Amino acid sequence: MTRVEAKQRTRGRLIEATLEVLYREGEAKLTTGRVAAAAGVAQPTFYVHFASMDEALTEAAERVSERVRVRLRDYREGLGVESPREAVARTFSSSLRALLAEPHMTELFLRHRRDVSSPLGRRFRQTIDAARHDLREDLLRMGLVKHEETAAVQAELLVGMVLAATEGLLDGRLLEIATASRALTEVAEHFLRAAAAAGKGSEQAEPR
Amino acid sequence: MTRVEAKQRTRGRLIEATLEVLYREGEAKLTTGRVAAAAGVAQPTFYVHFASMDEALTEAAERVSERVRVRLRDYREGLGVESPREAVARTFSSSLRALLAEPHMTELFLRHRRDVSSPLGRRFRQTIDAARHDLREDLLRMGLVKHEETAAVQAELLVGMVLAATEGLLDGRLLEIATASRALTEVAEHFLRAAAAAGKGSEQAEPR
DNA sequence: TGTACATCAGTGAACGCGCGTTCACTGATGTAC
DNA sequence: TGTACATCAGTGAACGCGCGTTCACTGATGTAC
Repeated sequence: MTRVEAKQRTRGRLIEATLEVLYREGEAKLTTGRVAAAAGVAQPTFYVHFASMDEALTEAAERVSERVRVRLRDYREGLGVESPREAVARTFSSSLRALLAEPHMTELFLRHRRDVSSPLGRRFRQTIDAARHDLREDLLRMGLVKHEETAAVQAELLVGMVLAATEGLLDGRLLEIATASRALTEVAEHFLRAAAAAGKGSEQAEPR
Repeated sequence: MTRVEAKQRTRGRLIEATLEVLYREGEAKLTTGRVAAAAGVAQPTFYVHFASMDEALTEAAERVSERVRVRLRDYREGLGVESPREAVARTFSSSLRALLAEPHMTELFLRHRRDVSSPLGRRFRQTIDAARHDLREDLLRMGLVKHEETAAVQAELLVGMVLAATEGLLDGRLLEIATASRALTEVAEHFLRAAAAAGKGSEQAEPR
């Protein structure tokens, strides 16, 4: 192993250790000493790789955000009107399954998503903001939702519901991914149907 | 002012100061010194009232939870099937309005709701768990949702949506409480309608 | 009502601990020839 | 390939700072008579 490879390896272990300490002990106990110990190196070694805890957290946040983003990549595609119900449901359920496959990472993401005082929270917020924004634009672009505020609300609620379902499954209050996916699908379809009806009639969505 | 009254006053100011520092500077900067300064007393005075920061936080969490609970008290009542649509929508909108009337408190509640490492988060979680549980029981008791898992999912998603709408309004992504309330109402009605349909046919909700 | 004494919320000063940060050093890896 | 030297990731030791925590003290409030 070359010198640079070894250094990168240590750096990577420090980043993973940061997430591990954060998950196991919480923000209050996140110190360079604990992180270094968890990574199996001496405490000053932390400073060989990062100028500060914030710098390490920034990179850790980047890693987590990227993994979450990848795991939710297909989530929007399923929301097209033309998709059959089962396809949409499958998209939701595979997204949930993907998030639940890395429970610690997902837990960190959910826990810090509004924590503006840490680089973690600021990055996670960006990720969610982007997802919400894209979804909102999709709804408008598909031409089904004319009213901007309605599109914003639907995007807000759909993203919120996916996160809520994730929380429920993660905490063990919900047991079946399939039932959660079905409910999510129904709401998504309801929004689109309502919007379609409104498009023909009044501006405000008035389902049925 | 009697001695006990004066003491209670100082204690109260310390609790408010705790929330204020937490909101303005974040968990990392929450120290007894900063809290005391914000309350206008010397730092050791903190220990006259609390044995530790955790004790102060426990009481602060109690205050916030109680205020949030009161502000959401009517939220469940609006969800009965017999309620006309406008009444349900009004219930949602008055809940949202109530939460937005105290943005700092609401922000703290949302930010720490999953933060198990702090007494704040543990208490907030209890509050949300209770709300979700009650809603779930209501759905089952009203006899409209037969399937336990379906009731759990609907409660999970409804609570998640109310919090999501609150976030959207708080962050300025959503501008109209009325539009958000209407969307929430539609989803709630959709769930109930779907459940009613399922009650007559198969066990699984299959709307339309 | 007045006086002597008791209580106690709030304080300044002092202390120790855990942490971040610095630095000279080590020894393994890399390089020049 | 072998040797002499350069580089640099990782370290132990030391230091200072901010914080929590303790304590003797103060002076205002309360109480007994």
